[in-house]
Amino acid sequence: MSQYQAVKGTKDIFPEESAQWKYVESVVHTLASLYGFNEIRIPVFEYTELFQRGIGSTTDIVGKEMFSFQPDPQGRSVTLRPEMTAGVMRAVLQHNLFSSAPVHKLYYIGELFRKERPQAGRQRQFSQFGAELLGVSSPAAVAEVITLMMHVFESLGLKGLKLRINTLGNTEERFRYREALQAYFAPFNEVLDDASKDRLEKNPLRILDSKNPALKELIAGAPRLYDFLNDASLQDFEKVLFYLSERHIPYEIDHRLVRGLDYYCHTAFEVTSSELGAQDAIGGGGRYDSLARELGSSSDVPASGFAVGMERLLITMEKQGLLASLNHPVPLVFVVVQQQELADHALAIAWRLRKAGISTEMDLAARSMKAQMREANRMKAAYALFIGANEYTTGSYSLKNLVSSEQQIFSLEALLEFLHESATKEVVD
RNA sequence: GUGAUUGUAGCUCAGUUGGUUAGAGCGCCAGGUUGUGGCCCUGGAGGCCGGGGGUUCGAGUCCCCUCAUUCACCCCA
Repeated sequence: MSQYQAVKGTKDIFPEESAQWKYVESVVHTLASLYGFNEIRIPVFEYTELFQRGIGSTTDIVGKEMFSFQPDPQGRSVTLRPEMTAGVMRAVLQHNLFSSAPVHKLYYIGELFRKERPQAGRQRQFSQFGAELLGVSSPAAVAEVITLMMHVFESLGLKGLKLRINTLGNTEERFRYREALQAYFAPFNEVLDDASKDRLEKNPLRILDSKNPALKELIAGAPRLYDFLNDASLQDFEKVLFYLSERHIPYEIDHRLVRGLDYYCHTAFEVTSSELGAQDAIGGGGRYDSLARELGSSSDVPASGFAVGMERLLITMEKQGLLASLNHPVPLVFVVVQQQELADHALAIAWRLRKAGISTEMDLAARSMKAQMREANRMKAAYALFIGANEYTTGSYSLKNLVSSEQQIFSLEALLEFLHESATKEVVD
């Protein structure tokens, strides 16, 4: 056990695994641009007030999960970003993007930080990719972000994911519903658990998705938000569902789905994976029209977005056997030196091969031929190129195929040509 | 923040009712083959038995504390 270990809830990603990450990221980049989203990269920390205003001070994230610190004794408190949406909106408003175009479609991949107790599928540093469609209030906008998200899952080959969807209505509807809920739950105050009592005051909607089995019956009898929605809100939701059906995206309406963040309105959705254990949400999102105003914008900015947990996505892919064939790149050629007097010559050859675009490795530690061959084998190099006294004097090159064990002699030109062909063939395979 | 769980070699794990120099498999290194890998054989390196304290003639083993891990609650990706 070494003296230092990674901070609680963080983890190292070694080459085997980083190859998997790169693959998923490449799919995200490709599909996001297919849908017309462009990448935004924002700072990993922001002033703490941004998250307090944006996410909402009653949420657990702001209440107890933020990594906050003060860079200067007199300075303002800053916080490692616990989610992306607030920062993206801040960047868009700060740079007045809406003065140049009415609609902005942005996506991101990045690390987030939340001070929670780690468990399966939950870390203190984790990654999400996500997209935000800003400036459009049409149901087509939410449908588009959901479609992009589901397209990524499909493209990666994931099976059996469940999309649950609900509508939270507009601010006014939710306010009236909130009062109705408080009126409903108030007489049962003694029955409620501590967390729910707290929520009754601050955010009664969240009592609805409590997992406490003791409250199940009580919750089932609660008034439904659906009954508080006006025609416009209902039609908006119906239209979203229509788009999903038309695109063959299966969903399940869940009237108890309430997302944890204060800024959501109208459509809210969540995707779960049965492969994940207790933390089974792999992605989620919704509409958040009020966020911009919350952050000081003078006008509303209709917005839709989703976020997907990279680690949870990768765990699910692993369980479904979708990562087995992904490996880090291996060298095509391993240069083996017979005697150390030829090491410089071998280095020169390796350099020439690399300049010619042929991935090449060699032992830099002056080890025995046997050790060099073992290394080549361990690296799964396709060929071993022998640099020995014979080859050196005759100006020839012995190349051994490490799979078939066949060995043949080349001139330098022929060698380069042969390896170049092998390299392009590998890429095609 | 609460509960439970597990800490012995790089990895996966043995280690009897407390009893001499703490083991195996895999991996690593070297040799068997001083111009050729994988398979095989031989040898080798590598352990404050998570840390601290206590009980005992004696602790990897028992007790207390602590740190860390994992899982669950809460909540979320």
